[in-house]
Amino acid sequence: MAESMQGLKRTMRCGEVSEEMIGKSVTLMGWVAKCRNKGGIVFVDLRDRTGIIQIVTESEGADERWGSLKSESAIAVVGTVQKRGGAVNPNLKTGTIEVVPETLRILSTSETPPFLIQDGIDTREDLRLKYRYLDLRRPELMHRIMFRSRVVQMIRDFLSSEGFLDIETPSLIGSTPEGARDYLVPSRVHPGCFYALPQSPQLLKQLLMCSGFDRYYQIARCFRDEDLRADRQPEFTQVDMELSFVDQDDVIDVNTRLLAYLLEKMPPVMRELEIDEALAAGVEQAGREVRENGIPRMTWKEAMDRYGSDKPDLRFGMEIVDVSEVVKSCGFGVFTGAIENGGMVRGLNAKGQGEMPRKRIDKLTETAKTYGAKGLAYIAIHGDGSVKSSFSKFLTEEELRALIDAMGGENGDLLLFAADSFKVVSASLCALRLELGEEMGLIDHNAFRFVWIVDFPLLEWSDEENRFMAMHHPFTMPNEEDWKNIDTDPGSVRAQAYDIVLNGCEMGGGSVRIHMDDVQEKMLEVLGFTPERASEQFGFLLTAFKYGVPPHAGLAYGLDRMIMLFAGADSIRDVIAFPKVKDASDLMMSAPSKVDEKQLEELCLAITAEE
RNA sequence: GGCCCAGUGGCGAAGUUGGUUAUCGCGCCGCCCUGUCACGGCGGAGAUCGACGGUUCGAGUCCGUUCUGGGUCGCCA
Repeated sequence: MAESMQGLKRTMRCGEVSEEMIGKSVTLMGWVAKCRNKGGIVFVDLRDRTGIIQIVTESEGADERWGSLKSESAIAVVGTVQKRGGAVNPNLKTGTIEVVPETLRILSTSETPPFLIQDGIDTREDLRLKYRYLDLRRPELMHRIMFRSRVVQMIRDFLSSEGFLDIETPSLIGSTPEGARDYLVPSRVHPGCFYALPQSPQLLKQLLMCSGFDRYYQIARCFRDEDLRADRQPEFTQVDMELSFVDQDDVIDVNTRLLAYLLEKMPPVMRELEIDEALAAGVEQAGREVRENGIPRMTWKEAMDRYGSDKPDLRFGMEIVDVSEVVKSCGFGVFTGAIENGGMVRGLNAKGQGEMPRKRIDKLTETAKTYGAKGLAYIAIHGDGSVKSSFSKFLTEEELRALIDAMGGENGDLLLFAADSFKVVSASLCALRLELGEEMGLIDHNAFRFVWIVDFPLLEWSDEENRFMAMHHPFTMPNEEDWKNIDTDPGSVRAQAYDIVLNGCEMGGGSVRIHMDDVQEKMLEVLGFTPERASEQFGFLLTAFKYGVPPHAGLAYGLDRMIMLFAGADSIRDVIAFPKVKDASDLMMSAPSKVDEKQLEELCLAITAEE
């Protein structure tokens, strides 16, 4: 039977009760985490977001209901803080004290929850998502959401102190088919017309620069109607910023200082919220490093060559080695064929893996095939120097030796080779490197290795569209030296675009924007926009740019990913209060859902196909 | 859209070459217990083994289809 609070005022939270309050009266409210009824004495663990405090009732005349409280009921307690009579609990912040209650109010009883509300449970994720509000009661998850809140506050504090203005941009905007699929919202007042939800506030923040706000930021919700991943949700949050009268170095500088600030402020909060101590120490260490040495920069080309990825994981070595020169005239057709077709041969040296069983190598081959490789060539160098290889019979003794030398191969090493186009070789070796790095225990999971990736290509060829596409977006400023080649060799032109990468994860990215109308015009032409289509889609921006546009540049972080990485979570679902599942539905609200015929009529919509 | 993994009382798991009452831990219910905090003791309830179909004398186990969730490739300017 539920009771009202009857005027009771909570005096503090459970975890805030301390030894200084011994002898004082407190009013606490929270949830029954556990009830230990010993017969003549009853212990109740009362939980709220700050932690647990023990309530003890031992006197004969105490409220009988203490002995039979249902777990997860919400209760209010008025009582006196006392030093524990019995053993203290060193695992509890409040382990030396307890509360002797005078008054109990059962504010709301709880049915038995569908799973235990405690850390470390291994309950199926779909069940936890259906009852997300209960899952969020688990300290581990609750602390991650609280951590997120605290980090957002730090970001606001820093950016505000640097003169950034927090400006909101609309969620109902016009659709721009370029890029990801838009979520569309039908307009009632304009039958047949649709708003789109923003994929990012990109164009709007550029207009804010035109207005003269100078430094803008926003914690912005963004929407993309694409398939989900562990690090991708259909709606996600960006820390979005834009600055005027700056160049790439200015953006990198202020963001390096932002990261240094976060790395310094986060560890105490992580400890307060009981996020893994080793991670907190790792963040502390990374903070010292960033403050002393900044964040290294690597060009896109270098990252692709050394790690096969534009988001390299620098927590371990095992770099890719190009052996195309060494094998270009050997007898192995797979190698020479790839090179003749404009491709390359590159390899990895898995140190000490020379005795890897064939079955494991086959599994690595499967991994490579997922990324388009047709196979995987290997040389296993046994401890005694003997060699087992999938292709040695095509090579002379000298050629084999030269190849092993080029790879730095020693006794006990396993050399793996991919021969294909740059794209396929890079993707497969990158995947193999990560798989091996994990398996061989080369990755320090408490390390935080940042890197700025710069000099991205401006354009990327799309076979599907049969034209060049903007790698970042159509407003990205080209590298000034390269721009002269835009007609002769568009693929070689670099962009003033940059990503901030942490531990192999793209945490954010941005670019200097084009503020010169002739460059913008040319850019749109190269991308295949007719002047009509350009003006239809971005006309408002191009017009705005006629009225004195400041040189500007910006960056956006994926906030969910950032929090995931620092909180040591495996998925951004673990740092989002109400995430969606793989098919973009919400298991708790059962969204998306069908709507009334009447609603459709009002919007002049008809459903022509179902399922 | 493709590939891979998982689904057994409320929760988590075990279940051998197919064999008869499906096992264990947690939770839940009842009784007992004055210092517990992974409380303890005794007793109890609770399962059409994700669903459908097939093979078989017999299916949790084998086969097919399907549903649900996860990972990943494509996709994500």
